[in-house]
Amino acid sequence: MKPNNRPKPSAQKTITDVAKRADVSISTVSRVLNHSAPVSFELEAKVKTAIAEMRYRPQTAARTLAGQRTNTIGLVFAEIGPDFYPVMIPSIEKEARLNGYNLLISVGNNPLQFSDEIPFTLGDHYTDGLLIFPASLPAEEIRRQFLNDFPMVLIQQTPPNGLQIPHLVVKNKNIACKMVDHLIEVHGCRRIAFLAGLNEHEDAAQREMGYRQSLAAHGILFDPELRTEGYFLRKESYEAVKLWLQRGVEFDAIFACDDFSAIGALSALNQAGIRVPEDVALVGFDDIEISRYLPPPLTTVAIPIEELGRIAVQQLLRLIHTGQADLVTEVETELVVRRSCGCEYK
Amino acid sequence: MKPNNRPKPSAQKTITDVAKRADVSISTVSRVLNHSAPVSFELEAKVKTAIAEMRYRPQTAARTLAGQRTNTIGLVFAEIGPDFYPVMIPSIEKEARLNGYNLLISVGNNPLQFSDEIPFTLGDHYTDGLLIFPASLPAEEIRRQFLNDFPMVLIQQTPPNGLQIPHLVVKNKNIACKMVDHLIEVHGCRRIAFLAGLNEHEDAAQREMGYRQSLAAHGILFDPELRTEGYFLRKESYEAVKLWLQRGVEFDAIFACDDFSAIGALSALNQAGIRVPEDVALVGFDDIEISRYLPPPLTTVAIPIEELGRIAVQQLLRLIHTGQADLVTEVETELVVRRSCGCEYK
DNA sequence: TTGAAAGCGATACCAC
DNA sequence: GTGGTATCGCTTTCAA
Repeated sequence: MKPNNRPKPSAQKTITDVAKRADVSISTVSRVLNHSAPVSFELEAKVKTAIAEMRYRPQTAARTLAGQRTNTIGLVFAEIGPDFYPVMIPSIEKEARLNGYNLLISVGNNPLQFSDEIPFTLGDHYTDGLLIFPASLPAEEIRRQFLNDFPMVLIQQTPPNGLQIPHLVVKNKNIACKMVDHLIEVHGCRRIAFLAGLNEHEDAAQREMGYRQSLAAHGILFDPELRTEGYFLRKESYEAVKLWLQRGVEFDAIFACDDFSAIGALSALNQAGIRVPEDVALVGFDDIEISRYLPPPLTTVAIPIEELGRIAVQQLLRLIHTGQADLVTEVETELVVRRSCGCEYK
Repeated sequence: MKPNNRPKPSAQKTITDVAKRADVSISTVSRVLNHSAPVSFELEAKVKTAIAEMRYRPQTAARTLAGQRTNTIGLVFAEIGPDFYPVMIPSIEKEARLNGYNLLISVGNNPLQFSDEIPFTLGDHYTDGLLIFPASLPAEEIRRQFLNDFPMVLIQQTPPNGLQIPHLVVKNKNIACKMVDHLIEVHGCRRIAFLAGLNEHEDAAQREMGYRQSLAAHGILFDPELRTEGYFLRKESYEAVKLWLQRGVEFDAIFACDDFSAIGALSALNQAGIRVPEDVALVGFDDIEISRYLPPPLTTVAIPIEELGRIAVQQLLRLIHTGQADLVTEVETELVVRRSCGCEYK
């Protein structure tokens, strides 16, 4: 069965239709739509009735073109990345909506090829401003948007080439250091393996710095053999840990750059009959929802994800409306000690 | 530090600017942009140079208004839902891009209140068509779009009120039945608890039907005590299982309506010292990436997620271009037997 | 308080 | 092949 849904262009109701039906001018309709000027009670009622009866909805493209604004902000994220996006995105949407803005989301780094040669990235012209996630847009594109004076806020990354783009970063280094301190001081770990994250993510690099710093502070030499890439992925992390095990690499703890990597590691450990935390301590980063339900509950670092989203939106809207925003906002993180490091937990 | 990023409206380059710079008419520029008509090699080169030099990008709103199409399809999803979205969305984006379409994503069910009373849902007018996920849009809104002849494809749900809207569904019932069969026949389970999913999801209901059907086929009476809501959430599932345990409810297996619920259940079980699968068998549904790395690897049902996304896009584009699409597409599912049910696995 | 009319930036049809 | 121009639906002056 093949239903015919072909859109009939003529079927679309326009502001003119509403005006006709309400027997007023389109200006008046526009006014009640936008509250942009006072309208007599009587006419307003007529217009609203007409709108309701016709199920009229204003056409965004026309509003965008005529007005300056789209009342929409865009969000560009990458396929691979910290998996708290499912939590963060709704929080961003909520804050945007609270301010009368709509949210457009796009998987970046995959510019639609417009007309063969002209990269046609979403965001531009479609939105009043962009929230940009790590590894989602090439530096060149960010630069282009910046030169175009397009409002942007970068999340969990610093601007390329020192451009003056407002950005939010999470406190990674010190807390990572603190977590490794905990492993060393409380649990007596000495050979702590490190599952690094995706290179493009600054977060990953900073977490590694914290790791090395703690090692150094405790007089432990960094052993390259104990470092490998997990790429923020379960599978890679799983394989990496398996490889360590096969090669007989010895370690008494694993610091995974994010919780998902930790889960991959956990699986590999489990499969090899190595108990967590009895034989090997395991810690992650991000505190995604699932982490507390893992067997064992994962020791990790909590990021105030929803707050991060809220602040990002607020900064972006400030930027859009006033042209000003804080160049850098640092968001606090918190060590969440559960059972996977060897501590007691509930 | 407060950088000044205020957008200067005048800064935006338009097609007229390009035309001037290339010393041609805007018609010509439009032609090379869209390949809509032959342009001499010479002029084309000039235009392309101008575009590149000015970093010009066509303004979507204007194109949308002037042409009929937006070359964009929209995706509306809900906050809570099967957690393979992170996998599915990129696959949808890929297929869309392959066909020269952009993808807009929006968290639905949260209509922006436009002008106090007029719900202003994204999608409309912004896109050429919509992919709609379960529980993302109220039936009324779907109906409205349908009456408006707006192309839509529903994913994992049937249309409200029997409207003739093309939709994709996953084969749930038989496979769920088969999984319970497996539990009963292979592992000798008799008291199989059921963690139900979100009410709004048809998938959840069908999985439950399969569960009951298998029970009935094996002469096992359905015990209401063994059924509770997991809502597709870890926490709820975790609490639900804990409650069962506290109340001394006896069961030898748990069928969780999706993998995330299974993880919550696993955690509760683990915490109570109950081993999976030795003491209680556990199975899920969806086969999200993490499931194979769980301790123990989860027995579940695989959905061809990327294929689902691809097909959805193809159907929607067909609908947009020809006005025709298959009313219903059924996607195959597959039982993935791993270790959590009691089987050997790798 | 209301209506008329001038754009917004692009497409596409019409002549040349 | 190329350039003019009506047009898309709406917002926003500007007069009345």
